Amino acid sequence: MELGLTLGDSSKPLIGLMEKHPHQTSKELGLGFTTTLSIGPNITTQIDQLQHEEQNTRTENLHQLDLLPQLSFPWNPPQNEFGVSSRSLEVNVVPPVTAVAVAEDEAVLSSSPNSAASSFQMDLCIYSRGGSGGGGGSLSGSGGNKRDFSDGEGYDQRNSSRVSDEDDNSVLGNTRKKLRLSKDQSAFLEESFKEHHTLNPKQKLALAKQLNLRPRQVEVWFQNRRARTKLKQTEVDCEYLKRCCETLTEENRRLHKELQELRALKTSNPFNMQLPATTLTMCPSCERVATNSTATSSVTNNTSAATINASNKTSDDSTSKVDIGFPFGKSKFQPQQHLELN
DNA sequence: ATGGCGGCTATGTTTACGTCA
DNA sequence: ACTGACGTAAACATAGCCGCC
Repeated sequence: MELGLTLGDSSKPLIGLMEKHPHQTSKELGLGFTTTLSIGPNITTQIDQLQHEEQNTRTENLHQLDLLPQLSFPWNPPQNEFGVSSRSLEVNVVPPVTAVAVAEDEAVLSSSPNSAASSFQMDLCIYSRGGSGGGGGSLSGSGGNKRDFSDGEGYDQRNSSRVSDEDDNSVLGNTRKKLRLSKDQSAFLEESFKEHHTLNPKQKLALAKQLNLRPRQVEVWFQNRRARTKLKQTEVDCEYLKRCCETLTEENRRLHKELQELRALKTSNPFNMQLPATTLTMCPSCERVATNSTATSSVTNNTSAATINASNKTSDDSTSKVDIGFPFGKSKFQPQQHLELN
C-alpha cells in the first residue's frame, strides 16, 4: 500500500495528521478515535524522514537562508542590461518599462508624458477595476486589506498584458487579463519551491528578476502553490484516514466475531478449554489481556484460534472473560504494534 | 503596557484561459 | 469551425499574526 503526493512536492509524501494538528484532539479532527496508525512497513521510515525534513525546514526558516544565488537550475539565464534574464520566454514577458521598474525595486512610475510609463498610466485608466479603490492603486475596498499594492504591481500585470494584447484590439473594460506562466518560468518556480516554501523579500526580488516577472507575481505564485500543496496533502490525509477507518472497522468486526466464536466454544465444551497458560499474553503497551494471535501478530491472521488462559479452568466468567473489543480511547494503545496492513 | 502600522501568510473567492466533448 | 461545460491557475480579498516604533 502506497500513498503518495504528486504535485511536485514529493519531499513530503505523507504527513501524519496528528503531527500537523498537535493541539487538536482526534474528535476535533473528526476522526472519532485516538490512535496512531501504521499502514505498511514503510510508514515508520516515512515519518522519520518527515520529522527529519521538518527539522531541516525549521532550520531553514530560522536562518532565512538566501539560497537563490546558489541555485543551479537546468538553465541559468544570462542577464541583460536591466539585470534581467535575456532568455526568451514564450509568454508573459514583462515589457522593458516594467522590467526597469522591477529592477529598480518597483520604482514609482514616471509621469513624463513622453515616457513609456505614461502610456502605462493610460492603460491603468482602462483597466482599473470599478469600485475597488480607484486609480490610486489601492484595492482595499473595506479597509481590511492592508495590502494596497503600493509598489504598483497589480497594475503592471494589466499593463503588460495590455501591451501584449494590443494587437487584437480587445477592450476588456473592467476585466483583468491573466497570463499563463511559461513552462520555464513554472519549472523555475517549482525548483525554488522545492528549496523553500516561502520567500523572503530578497529571494522574491531575485526570482522576479530572473524570471522576468514582477515580485507580486512571484509572491502570488508561491501563495497559490502553498495552497495547492496543502489541499493535496489534505486529500492524501483524508484518503489515508479513510482507509485506516475502514481497516479498523473491519478489524473490530473480525475480533467481535472471534470473541463470539470463543464464547460459543467455551459454552459448548468447557472442558476442552484447558489450554497452556503461555498462550495468553499481556499487551505491553495497552496492558490489556490478549491472545497470542492478536497481540503479536497481524490482523491478517484471520484464522488464528484464540485461546483462553488455562488458569481460568473454573469457567468463571469474571476471570476468563477475554475483552477483545477494540480499545478505542485507550491513550496508551498503539495500534502500530498490533496492526499491519498489507 | 499599549495601540497603530506595515509586512507577511493562510484561506477563500473571482476570473481568465485552456481543453475537450 | 463553433460552443458550452469544466478544470486549472493567476490574481485578488480578507483576516489574523507578528515585529517594530
